[in-house]
Amino acid sequence: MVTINDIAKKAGVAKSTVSRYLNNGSVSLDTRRKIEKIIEETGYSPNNFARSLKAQKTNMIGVMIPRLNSASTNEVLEGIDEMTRKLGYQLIITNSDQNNEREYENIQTLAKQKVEGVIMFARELTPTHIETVSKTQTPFLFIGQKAEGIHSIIHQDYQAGSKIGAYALELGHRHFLYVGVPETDRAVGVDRRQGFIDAVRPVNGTIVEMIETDFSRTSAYQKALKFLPEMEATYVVCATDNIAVAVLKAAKELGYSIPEDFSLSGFGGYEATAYVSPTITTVSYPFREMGIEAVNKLVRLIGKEEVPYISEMSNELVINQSTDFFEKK
Amino acid sequence: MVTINDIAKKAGVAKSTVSRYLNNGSVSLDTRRKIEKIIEETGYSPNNFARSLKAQKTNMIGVMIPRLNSASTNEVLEGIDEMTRKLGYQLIITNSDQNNEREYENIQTLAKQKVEGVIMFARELTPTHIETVSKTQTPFLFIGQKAEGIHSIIHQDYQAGSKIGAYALELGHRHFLYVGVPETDRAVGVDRRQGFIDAVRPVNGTIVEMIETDFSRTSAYQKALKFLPEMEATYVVCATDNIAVAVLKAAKELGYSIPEDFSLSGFGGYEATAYVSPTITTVSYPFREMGIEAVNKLVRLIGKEEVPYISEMSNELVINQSTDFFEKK
DNA sequence: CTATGTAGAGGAACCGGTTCTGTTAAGTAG
DNA sequence: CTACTTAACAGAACCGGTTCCTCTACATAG
Repeated sequence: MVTINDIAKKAGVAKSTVSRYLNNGSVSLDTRRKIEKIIEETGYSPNNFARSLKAQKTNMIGVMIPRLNSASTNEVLEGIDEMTRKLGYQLIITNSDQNNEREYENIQTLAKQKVEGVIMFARELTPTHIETVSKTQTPFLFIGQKAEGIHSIIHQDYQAGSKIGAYALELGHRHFLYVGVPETDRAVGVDRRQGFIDAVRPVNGTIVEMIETDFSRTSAYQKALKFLPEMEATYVVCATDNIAVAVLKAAKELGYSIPEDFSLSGFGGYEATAYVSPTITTVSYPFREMGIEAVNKLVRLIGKEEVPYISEMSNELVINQSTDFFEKK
Repeated sequence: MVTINDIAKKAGVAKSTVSRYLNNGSVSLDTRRKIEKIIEETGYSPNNFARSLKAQKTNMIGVMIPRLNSASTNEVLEGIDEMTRKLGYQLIITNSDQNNEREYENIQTLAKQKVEGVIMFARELTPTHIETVSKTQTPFLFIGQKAEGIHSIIHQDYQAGSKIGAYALELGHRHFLYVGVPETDRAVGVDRRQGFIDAVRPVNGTIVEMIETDFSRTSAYQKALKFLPEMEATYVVCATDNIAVAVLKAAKELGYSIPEDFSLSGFGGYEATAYVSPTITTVSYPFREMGIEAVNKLVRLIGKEEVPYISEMSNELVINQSTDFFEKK
């Protein structure tokens, strides 16, 4: 491998001069040209490790994601990718497979790699998470969940829940089934649901039944095959679009028509909701923008600027074909 | 930041001793314990850059992907992720947004980062690609396309096309519409289609019409809205599952029933084909396994082992609801 | 003409590790 | 008791850069 010493020798100058050429300047036109030519010939490119070692700066940003095959995660990632490239950062992505142990591990691995900051897609946050993060000196940003003393960007999940609730009431529905996810995920499992509940409860005679599943389509599908036949609700609120898509599949296979037999909605605004039929009513989240915002915030954090602890992303109700007025039969 | 020097000083030994403690051994039990204790207290962890600088080894593998929101890419990535973790490598993922310029750039960036090897999801391969890759000394592996002199793992696209062709003939279809993608993607745009054509052509009286679109669902959807009304084919072969899903959506909106009005199939075996209705017949590709295989191959390449230039992954016809016998009306 | 400032360049120190060389003390063989 | 090994460790060199310090030559001001 060709190093700065080789260049210096061939150019007949000190390596500090080559370094100056590469960085600040203050090199005469003559030497500048000589060095330029030799670098061209040899195809030299400085060793990043040596650089980082001296500069104590790596130009890397770490991203921790819980799984690779998630539509929402990928959209946020796109935003992150776009923004980090613009700012000249390299991305190191680590995947935890939704496994807490692995997340603790990854937090440390990234810190060891001396990334300048970490964006972590948070699912459930345990005290160990917080502790592990606090131990590292690395700037950290959570996406999707908030935690005391750590910066984060979250969705307005409570408001999203409210929007669905208000909309469903408007349609005349009073009997709901909420297909939720575990409460360990506060944002999705608790806030989103609570927003819905608080929206519909004030109305006399509303009933909200609940069922819990996980984030995978297959589980939701299996459960739906069981609960749908004995369901009395006229509106099924699914905690994510994936769950909604899975429930829809089960419903069709069981012979139900949607929205005639019951209404159905999700959360997220994934592309999939537009490619099934009926298309699914949902609340659209600004994932890509969230990624961009995340990088902006992290960079300011890295620069030791004062940044508000919590940023919230708004969202928007998207009415599709899967929801309709409740009509008394 | 605490360094090996700090540890050495506190333990009253030379830093070489600490280094030996961290690596080989040959440290007395006494000093071993002293060092251990101090490392524990200080939370010291060696600087990877300094290490890599000396060792000329980075333990990093670069991955280049064309886009983040691709189901197939993500499945392969999962395999890669699983395997690299097992082998103790760090993953650097770069995204090119399907832009050739960006791909050239990324090839060089990764080489500069001194990754030990690169796995590149290839779409179209230009001479510049090949040239840029050859210039780097880094072991390279292409996924999805083959190129002279560069190692690669590909799907048996021609065979996949044949399988669909044979199956469609069996069902009695003779008039086909092939919804393809540009030929710049040799594997998908040429081989896959050619496999299909070669399979159906020997039968007298078959007609294959062709239409071209790109890989996005929206484009395929727009095009389908136009070509479906004037189509005479009884079987629509889509070059990817995404295209198939989009055509299905358009078909439904136009009031067609599938497979009654025409049959429809894709390629890939994405999850989405199982969550629309009718479920879509497809050829299932072993994406995850491909990722695992890719890492295995790359690692052997890094180790300077002899490795065959091309590895092929097999695939499997999956018959779903979107295809049925041709019945003369 | 002398004093002062400045551009350009070389040399050395440094970043935080690993590894090679050399030294010492203790153990073992003869 | 002497000669030879060897375990344990210190010290220095090195990896490939950046940066600080110093020196020289030349230009400019007074």
